[in-house]
Amino acid sequence: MRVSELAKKANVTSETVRHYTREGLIVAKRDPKNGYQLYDEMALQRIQFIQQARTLGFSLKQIDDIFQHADSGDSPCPMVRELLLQKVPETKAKIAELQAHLNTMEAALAVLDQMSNGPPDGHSICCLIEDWNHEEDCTTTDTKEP
Amino acid sequence: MRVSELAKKANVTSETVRHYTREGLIVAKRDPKNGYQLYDEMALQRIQFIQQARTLGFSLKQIDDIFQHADSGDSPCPMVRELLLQKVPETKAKIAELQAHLNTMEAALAVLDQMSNGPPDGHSICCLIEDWNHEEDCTTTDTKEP
DNA sequence: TTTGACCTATGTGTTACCCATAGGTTTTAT
DNA sequence: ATAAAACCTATGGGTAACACATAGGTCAAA
Repeated sequence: MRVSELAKKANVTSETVRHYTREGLIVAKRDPKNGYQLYDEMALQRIQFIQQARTLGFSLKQIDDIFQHADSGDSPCPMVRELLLQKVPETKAKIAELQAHLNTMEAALAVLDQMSNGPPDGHSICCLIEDWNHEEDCTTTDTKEP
Repeated sequence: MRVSELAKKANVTSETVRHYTREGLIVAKRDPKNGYQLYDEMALQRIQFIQQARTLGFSLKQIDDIFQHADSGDSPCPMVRELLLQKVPETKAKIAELQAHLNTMEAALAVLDQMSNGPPDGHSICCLIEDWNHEEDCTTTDTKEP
């Protein structure tokens, strides 16, 4: 298989294939005639594995480590397990974080809707800047008139 | 205020302050004596806004756009609103995605636990590679003995 | 044989910074 | 007063995971 064929089968770009090759995540032989990279089924399997692992949030470096482990004869399973055990709480934390942001954003939208197209005064930054920073209620006043 | 004082107040590194300055997100005067950057309260407010917006997932570019808008006299609120309206579904999607990954990972961990420190045979990639790709049940067999 | 599709290597751009270098300045301590 | 510590400057390189552009070599079909 050459680059583009492998890319097509793995549903990635040729650039990605070349990238993984440069990084040593997949290996290629060279066609002595022309120097083209030649891949086998293993490369395809690895790319598919990489894609899966990437969507789960693993870095290429971590994936490479898994491969190194596997290539040196050990079962990669314990390593994968450890990585997963790390990743699960990380992911949970991220979800919680995003959920918090979502709440903040929806609250902000509610505020924006409430004050509608608020007073177009000259002060340069939307009162949300205050609102987001502390817990002040910026819906009540914007221009402070004496 | 000079760089480090502003950095301290905003709870970011001096590098970050300089970065934002280079990118034009905050502005500084120059001390004619020595060329040092001098910041005012506005800069501090902006950095705090930037931090808030960043945690919500806005890029520096988007934040810069908001500032541009604000600086040209318009209320940035409608723009912020639009950005939020974009961001909310994006965030929801991300949460759903992460949740799916979490499920996958926990399922994978269950499989790994089940097959425990499975058969240490020579084949190079953990059967999870198969498991993650298709819906095959790789817990049943690993080495296929005839 | 020429065109178009493919391949090569190399280098640059992306994002939001961090870090290192080399050297000027200000503050503090002796 | 002077020297060390702490600060500042500009510049350039590194990060992750590619995408894209360049310039040029190779191969299939028309």
